[in-house]
Amino acid sequence: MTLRFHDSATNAVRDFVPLRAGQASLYYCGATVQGEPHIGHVRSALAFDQLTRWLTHRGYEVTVVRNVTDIDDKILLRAEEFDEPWWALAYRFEQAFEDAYDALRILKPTYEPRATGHIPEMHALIARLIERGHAYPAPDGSGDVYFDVRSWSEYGSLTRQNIDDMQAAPDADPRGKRDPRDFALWKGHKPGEPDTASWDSPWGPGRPGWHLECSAMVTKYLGAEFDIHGGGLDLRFPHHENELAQSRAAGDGFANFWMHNGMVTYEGEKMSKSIGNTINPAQMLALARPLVVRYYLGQAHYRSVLDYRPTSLTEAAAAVERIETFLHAALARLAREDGAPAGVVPDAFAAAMDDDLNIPAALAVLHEAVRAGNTALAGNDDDGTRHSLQAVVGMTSVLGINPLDPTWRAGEGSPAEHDALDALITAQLEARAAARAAKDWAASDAIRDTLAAAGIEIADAASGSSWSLRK
RNA sequence: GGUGGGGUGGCCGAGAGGCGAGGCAACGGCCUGCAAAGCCGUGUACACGGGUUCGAAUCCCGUUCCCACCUCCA
Repeated sequence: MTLRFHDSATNAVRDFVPLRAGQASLYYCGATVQGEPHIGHVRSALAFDQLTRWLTHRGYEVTVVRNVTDIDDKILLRAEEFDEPWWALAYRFEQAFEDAYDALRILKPTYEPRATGHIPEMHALIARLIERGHAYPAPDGSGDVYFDVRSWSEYGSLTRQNIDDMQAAPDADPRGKRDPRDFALWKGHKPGEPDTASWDSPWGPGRPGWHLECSAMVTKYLGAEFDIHGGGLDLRFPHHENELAQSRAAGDGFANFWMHNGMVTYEGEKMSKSIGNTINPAQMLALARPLVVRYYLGQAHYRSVLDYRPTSLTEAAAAVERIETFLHAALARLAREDGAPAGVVPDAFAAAMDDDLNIPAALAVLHEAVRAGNTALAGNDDDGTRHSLQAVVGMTSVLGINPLDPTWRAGEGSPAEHDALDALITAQLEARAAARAAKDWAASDAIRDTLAAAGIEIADAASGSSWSLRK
């Protein structure tokens, strides 16, 4: 099957044909760094991380750009609340986002540009829009520059909406706008706003409006036309619609595909601070290992709503442990003949991934491989075990959830420590094996209990006993 | 009012005309000295009412409920 993705702009699943053979360019919206990351931000980044990994697996040279919007109304507002310079606040939260992404091993983008570093590019874009008759400086002397929605007949095409059918914003402030839907490209500096949040421009001092930074940065790094633009479903309108309008109106081809990930809900309801049903990455990471959190957030189809409930992480942990148990057992059995197991990606898994990243279907293939592997292990079928092992390693690696990957073992101590522990425990296991051979169950169970008290679990199999640290 | 997405077994979650995806939980069995792990088996799942069809969870019509966006939002 060919690689296909759902394109929000056409609301259809289309074959992915890159603009440049063998290369894929992806831009996805990162954070407006005005507060702590919440779980939805992380899910979004994870979805595009999975996309990146699959494109890479498929042989594409992928260039990924994710923006950091570090200047906007809310950042200034919150900086006042915290009595902190806005740039310090923005940077503080930017780091918090990085920490959350890193914890889940979301691959670093190729580049992560900040809005404040691209003011000249934004000015150039505004100038092009004014020149083409799609933007105008407000006549009220505010220093604002607006995009002229009515001048662009395609406006609304991304979300297939008609301007006249849209609900008028109740608090619309039409000051200087030709149409209430016109949005600010440039916001004139207002008295009371910090001087550090003001840049000179041909239209007077001020700061960029939301939306503009993405168009300016994506064009700079990926070109006037690029393959995929991603982001959360809630960004489709107005953010992406406005991005599309300003870029197309300026003459750029812009995105070939628009991909939007679904929201995360809490027991069926949108998470909101007023209801108090929020959970942030840090809280999740306190409840489960990073690998489990990644598995959980990445197990649903990226376009589906992901519903979190208190039992979710426990269930995900059970699934992950099932995979780990097989991996450890298979490795123990085959250790002598193989080095690091090579990964192989089964066709059924690839077909599921090719079909708009159908990860639930892909995970079904993964779990079937685990079951087949366990059966092979039980039947002392080394060829079958090896085959399943390679498949499980291959699939989990592509998904970024391979428990054997060194990245997930950061907290497990050094190899030297592991070897020391292994030697001690192996001695214990040998003593226990001797006790069991002598049918001295009391001695045998005492050893098991002592190890369990130390957080070491042992598993008996026909081929011998193995140990693992309790997760 | 407009634009979209949905209601699948105890829970999560794919599928989209014809063999009950997969995971979690439960129950029974096998294995095991016991336990854990594992394996096998067990569920008359598709919001409701009509219709089309040899056959519908999947298509059509109607009803109903939920969610998202249209204001800052991943």
